[in-house]
Amino acid sequence: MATASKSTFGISPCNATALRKASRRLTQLYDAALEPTGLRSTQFAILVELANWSTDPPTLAELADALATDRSSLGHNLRPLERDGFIALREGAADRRQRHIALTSRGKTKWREGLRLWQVAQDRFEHVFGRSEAAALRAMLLAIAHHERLASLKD
Amino acid sequence: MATASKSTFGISPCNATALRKASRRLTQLYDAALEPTGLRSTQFAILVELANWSTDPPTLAELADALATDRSSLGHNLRPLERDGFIALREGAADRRQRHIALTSRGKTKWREGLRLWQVAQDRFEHVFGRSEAAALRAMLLAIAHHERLASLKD
DNA sequence: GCGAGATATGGGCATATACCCCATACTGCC
DNA sequence: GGCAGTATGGGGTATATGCCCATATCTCGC
Repeated sequence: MATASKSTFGISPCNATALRKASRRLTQLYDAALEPTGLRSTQFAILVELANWSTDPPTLAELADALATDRSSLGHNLRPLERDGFIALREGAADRRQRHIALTSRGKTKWREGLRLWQVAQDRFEHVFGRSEAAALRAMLLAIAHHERLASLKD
Repeated sequence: MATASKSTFGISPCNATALRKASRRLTQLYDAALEPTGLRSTQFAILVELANWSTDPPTLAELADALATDRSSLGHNLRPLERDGFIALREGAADRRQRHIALTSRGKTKWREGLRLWQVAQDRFEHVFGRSEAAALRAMLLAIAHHERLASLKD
């Protein structure tokens, strides 16, 4: 914010609004860093999750769970990645309803390319915000993301 | 998270990914609370900002700045609100390029209706996460949202 | 008052996000 | 083995988000 304002800055008590604002802003920073790869933050996050997956390629539901996103949303987000050959969807052997999502070698290359650029944005953020503060913030955010009682108003 | 997982939960060091995950999750909670109004979190946030605006109705650029969002995004987001008669866009008197965004009386009513429902989600979150912790988190998030050096990688 | 440059918004495009409903496929009970 | 219930993913729809470019308008120097 450069200019004084007539808005409710710093007054707005809504936690979701604050989260969304910060999310938009930081997404822009990381997107800008990743720009040379042609990937967006969301897409890179998917490649990272797949690259770090410790066992068999996950199903759509497993990956959606890990990314704290909706199955349908993930399904849509996978489309451009599949189109560009970074991932491949394979039918499940045991359960033919399932699709297992695997990184292709092209996808692995893209992931490594992204890592270096991602680090630039990460460094910038942690330089401005503080390294340990960032770690504390991440811990809070991930707790929110995976907290049962924040998933819905029921119970 | 109900089930044990093979994912990188809690390991992923990306600040943007953590923010985006938490943002998605909390947006779902607030969206669910606002569901009876037919408004989404984003839309309600716009009505709130307009209702709290202290002076003349803001221009598109001013409002986008306050919401830490892109002018184009805001422009698109205003469309459904205008269609449903909650806001009105008026041409600027001094500068005819500008559009001033004002709450209609219908919009004010909707805003009041939303406030009660919003409080339910807000209470749920602060009950789970802690009231003072939430305040501290909001302060951090708003600092991120409005920090100059997180807006881009330049300088 | 005119023209060069700056600024405000709109339109088009692509992705992101989530809801709904549906067809398919699995699972467990009997 | 068959049926009832459940889980998985796909398709459609609507909004959210941001980029780039076009158009209209303003400002300022002259």
